[in-house]
Amino acid sequence: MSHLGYCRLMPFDHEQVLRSAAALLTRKSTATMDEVARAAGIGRATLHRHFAGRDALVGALESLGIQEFEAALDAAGLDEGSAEDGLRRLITAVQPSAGLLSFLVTENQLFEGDDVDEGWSRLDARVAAFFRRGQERGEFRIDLTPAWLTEALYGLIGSCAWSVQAGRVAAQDFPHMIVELLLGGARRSVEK
Amino acid sequence: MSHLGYCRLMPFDHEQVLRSAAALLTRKSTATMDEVARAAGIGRATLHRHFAGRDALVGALESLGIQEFEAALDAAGLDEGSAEDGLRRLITAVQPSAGLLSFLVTENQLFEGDDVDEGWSRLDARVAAFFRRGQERGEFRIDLTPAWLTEALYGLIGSCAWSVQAGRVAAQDFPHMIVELLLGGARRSVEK
DNA sequence: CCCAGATGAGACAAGAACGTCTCGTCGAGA
DNA sequence: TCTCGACGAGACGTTCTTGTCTCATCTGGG
Repeated sequence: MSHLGYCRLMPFDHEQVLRSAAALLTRKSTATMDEVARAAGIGRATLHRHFAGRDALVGALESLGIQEFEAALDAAGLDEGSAEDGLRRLITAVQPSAGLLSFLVTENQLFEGDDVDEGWSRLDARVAAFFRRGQERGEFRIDLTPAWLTEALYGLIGSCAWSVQAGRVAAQDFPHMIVELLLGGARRSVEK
Repeated sequence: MSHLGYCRLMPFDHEQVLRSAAALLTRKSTATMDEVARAAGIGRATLHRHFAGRDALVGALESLGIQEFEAALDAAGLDEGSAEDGLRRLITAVQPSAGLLSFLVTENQLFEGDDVDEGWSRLDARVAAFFRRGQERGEFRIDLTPAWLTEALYGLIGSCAWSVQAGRVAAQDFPHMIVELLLGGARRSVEK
């Protein structure tokens, strides 16, 4: 081949491996490199050929999660229309990545990353800014800080992803459950 | 000494060790037995004398968490007064255990316990039943299932505990942030 | 048909953590 | 004062994981 280092069919799907790794690590954060490899249907040696060690693997997962979350933020068009609709679009867009994100969120709670932190803080800022704009526009209450709403969003995404995986919530209800709880709360429309 | 196996001053505070272990494992779930011992201010040998291995340690944490959560459920008096007040009392009562509980919740997502599962499913049932009663009394909306509200509660407790620890939320606001978000949601009182 | 590149399987050593053990020390009670 | 019990420190062997290596196999391209 002349250009593009690799152009074979697909003996190794870089992203597919990361997908299955995320799916496994979400459930078992202490999974072995061998388990990750088996879950991806490849050999442990091959896994090491593409990711130099466990750190590199979680680093790649980190990058993938950041990229996907950022793409979801872009695709949601948070500034178009009402904040409520924007949030709804965001959650719908983020649903495919929910498992990966919940893994990364719990992982980062300790992992004092270096440049990774930079990526997350930027995304955190975008989400917090969205909630702040919603407050300024009078759509969101002001007694709940943007930072807390951001963390709560992450927590609910993780909880709902887990509930879906456990069969306690239907996958199609994912956006509804999160948006309705996060925006409307559990209290029944207190008359009016 | 005549009765009560041990009645020394307190060269070893069983519960205090579990406390510090929970605090450490909440932040670093892969912490070493040695790290756990050091964090508790005891030697690794002593730790092994009281907890036969890591499994026994997390088992004890599991029991402690179940016990504390159950005590919080009892103390909250969920059936007295409005469901909203009951939830408020529950969250206030559970705040001291929030760190431990969030650790156990994420831990149990894989740990297919044996008798441990029994304890958690019983507590889950109590919480879900509380939300169901709230629905039947017309206080909670019915489009959010009790199972989801239960999981969401756990998620918000974990998120808020983490936010407090990270300094993004004041500890005194813990109950308010959770209750207001869980019950009222972020949407501003949609006029009336 | 032959060759290059990538894979899977397995062997190998290094390191980490675990669980157990012994030993010296210290404090409380007899 | 003496003794018993528990602790801290540390050594030791075992197990598990990791990272690297080699080798046989397979596939696609020349």
